[in-house]
Amino acid sequence: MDAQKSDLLQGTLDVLILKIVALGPLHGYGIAQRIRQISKAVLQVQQGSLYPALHRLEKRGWLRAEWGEAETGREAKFYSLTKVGRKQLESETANWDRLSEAVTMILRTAE
Amino acid sequence: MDAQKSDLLQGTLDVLILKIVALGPLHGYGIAQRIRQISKAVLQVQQGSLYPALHRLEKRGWLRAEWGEAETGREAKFYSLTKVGRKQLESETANWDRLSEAVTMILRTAE
DNA sequence: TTTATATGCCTAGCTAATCTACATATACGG
DNA sequence: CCGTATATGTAGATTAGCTAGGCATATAAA
Repeated sequence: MDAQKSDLLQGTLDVLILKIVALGPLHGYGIAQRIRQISKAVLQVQQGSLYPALHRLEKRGWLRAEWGEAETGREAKFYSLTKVGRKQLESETANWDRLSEAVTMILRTAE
Repeated sequence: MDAQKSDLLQGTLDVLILKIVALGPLHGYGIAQRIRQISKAVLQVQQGSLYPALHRLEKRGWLRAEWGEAETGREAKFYSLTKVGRKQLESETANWDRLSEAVTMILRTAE
């Protein structure tokens, strides 16, 4: 009802996750934390968005998952980037650059 | 099935339309053309996205519509920005800047 | 001791945006 | 006369992300 109050730019979650995982294998909870930290709390991934996204990316073969032990000593599922995932990250990053530049160009247009 | 092949950055259509209309009243077809032109064909609005969006924005009070005559001599519905619409454009533009910078920051992060 | 907070995983169900694909109509150039 | 560009629209499907829940453990605070 609330006319969309997104904590993300729609459509960018996948590329964000791929990028964070490319920096080193990490578990879901940690991925969300990193996105929040690096973006200085501008971008916030809800858990109801995060986990389905991770499963989606794994199913598409871009991420690989395996259980391991988190820094805290607790069990956690660690995700790492596959070779195909790295390709995908590159292509999605290029696409982001292209599209975001275009949007910015329009928004900066003076009449 | 085709894993989303968007011609837009999801969620940016509204602000794009508001911006184009802010440059001067224009009809739907023309709005789509301008977006395509300014972005050098990077951004392309499908008609099935365009018209529902226009009706949405009008219903929310950000656009005002009135029938008039296009340059071609044909009847067309011209949209112009309301006062509230201008506010909305400002706020959505600021939001875009904030979010897109955050996304770019993450994608540029070196490990 | 009980309780709150942080960590960690997950699903169900909803909404909203966008897409594809259609339908309609006029003007113009060949 | 026919194809293309202009111009408006809807129906139906898909999909992403959200809210709101559930489960479990560890630790800090009360």
